[in-house]
Amino acid sequence: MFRVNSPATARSSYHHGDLRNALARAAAELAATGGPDAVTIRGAAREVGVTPTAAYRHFANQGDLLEAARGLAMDGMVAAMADFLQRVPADGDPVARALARLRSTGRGYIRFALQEPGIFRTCFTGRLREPAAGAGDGAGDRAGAGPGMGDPAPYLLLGEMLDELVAVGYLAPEDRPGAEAGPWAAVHGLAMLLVDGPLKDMPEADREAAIERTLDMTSRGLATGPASVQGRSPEGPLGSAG
Amino acid sequence: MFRVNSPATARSSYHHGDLRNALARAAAELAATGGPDAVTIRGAAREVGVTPTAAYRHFANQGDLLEAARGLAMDGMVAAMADFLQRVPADGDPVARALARLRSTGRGYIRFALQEPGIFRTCFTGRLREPAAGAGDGAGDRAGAGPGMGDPAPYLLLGEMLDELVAVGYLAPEDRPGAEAGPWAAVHGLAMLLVDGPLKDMPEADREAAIERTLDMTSRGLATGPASVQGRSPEGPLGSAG
DNA sequence: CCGTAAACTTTACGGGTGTCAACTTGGCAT
DNA sequence: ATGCCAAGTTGACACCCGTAAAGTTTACGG
Repeated sequence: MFRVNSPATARSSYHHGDLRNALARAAAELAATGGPDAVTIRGAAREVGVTPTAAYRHFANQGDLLEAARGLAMDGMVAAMADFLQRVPADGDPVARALARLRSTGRGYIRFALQEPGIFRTCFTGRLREPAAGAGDGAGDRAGAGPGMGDPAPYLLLGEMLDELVAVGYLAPEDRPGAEAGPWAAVHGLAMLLVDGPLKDMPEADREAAIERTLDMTSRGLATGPASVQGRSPEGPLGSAG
Repeated sequence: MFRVNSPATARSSYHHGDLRNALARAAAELAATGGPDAVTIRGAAREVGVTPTAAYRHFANQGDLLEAARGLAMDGMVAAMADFLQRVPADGDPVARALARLRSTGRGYIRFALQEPGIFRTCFTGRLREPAAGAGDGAGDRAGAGPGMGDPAPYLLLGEMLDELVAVGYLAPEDRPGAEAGPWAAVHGLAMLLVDGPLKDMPEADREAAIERTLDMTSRGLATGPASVQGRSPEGPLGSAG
């Protein structure tokens, strides 16, 4: 993953023809390897096999390149999460199913963070320099920087899950607004602690337990509707599939 | 806070007398301003008013200096949290009190993160280089790097709160082991999202709501004991004091 | 066929970093 | 008083970065 097939390096003609995308992909690869700090103009140009200054035909500055990399990173993350989500079986009690989908979304989030820590950090750790001050100046065309950057897409996915929980009566409608914060925080925090933080070297068994435990807490803590009978079994672990 | 009184700069004699600590404090200040990436040998030396190479009399390498800064950062964080925790009134229902203390711990955590983002990130975002390979070589004495680094102290504080929740019957004893993960993740995640992530520019009102919401979820999600009657009011907001 | 303009290169400036080797300073014990 | 040695210094090497100015290549439209 994030080893783009078109090698990004090597080029036949003097005019590359697709330098912007090539650089953006290279930047994403750098991010995958070394996190956002590894995304540099020189580095990306080096990987593509082009001169550093060539990048300035397509990006206003390093921050602009980083933004492009972040876009690709975000795309990759939502793809991975969506793929993971699709494995939840569609049968059984609607409440259980909605809960399972919520949990699976969270699992996908954390799982992606562990598999692609650099990408994950690039997505969510944003000390972004200001965007070149005079944007739209002529240099640095910023068309198609990748969808879903303004509102991080995982957030939207979470929103859908919560809507489902309202639909099946697990979450009271009046509790729906602003309900994203808690689950997102829990899942994001665990991912951070495991990827970059004090829990980095946690043994795998403990790690899986911590994940399930956190998801348990989230499901239970969310319950406010009539369908949220206490003691409802937290549904099968789905085998931490994927 | 983290503006150490002894200015760290300026020095009378050729021999500084306390260079190690001075450098460590300077490093912590750099971390407060610019996060862990801002902790550099040259930077710290510059602030103390000393030559970069002088630092090598006291630190094996940059990673070693960072570790020292992290120690101080952690100390500052636990101090702030402890101070914040002390404001919880000691009266009323034991369960409510234990819950209030748990929430206040979480609030302190997030509040500190927002007030000292650089320090916070330095505490918990650890891409630490390996510690100089040949440790204990003679150069770089590492005595008194500050307590509570191995096991991050906020984690221990959280543990105490959970113990209290068991004591008052809100949390079942058999659920106590491993119960730290969820609450820590939730609080840590929200802090990260607010400090460094997509929620950075959230208006204050929404931010406070998100915090309370997340703490609600945590308390509710934790409840497994007989004393955890549903619908127990989440106790007064404590005025988000401090 | 050819000129224009976009895409890319060369060259270079100015700044940052970690870290090593060798020298100097000066406090402190003899 | 003196000399040792730890604690500082100077100076330098080797790398990294962003990016600006000016020159070269090449695609493409007239």
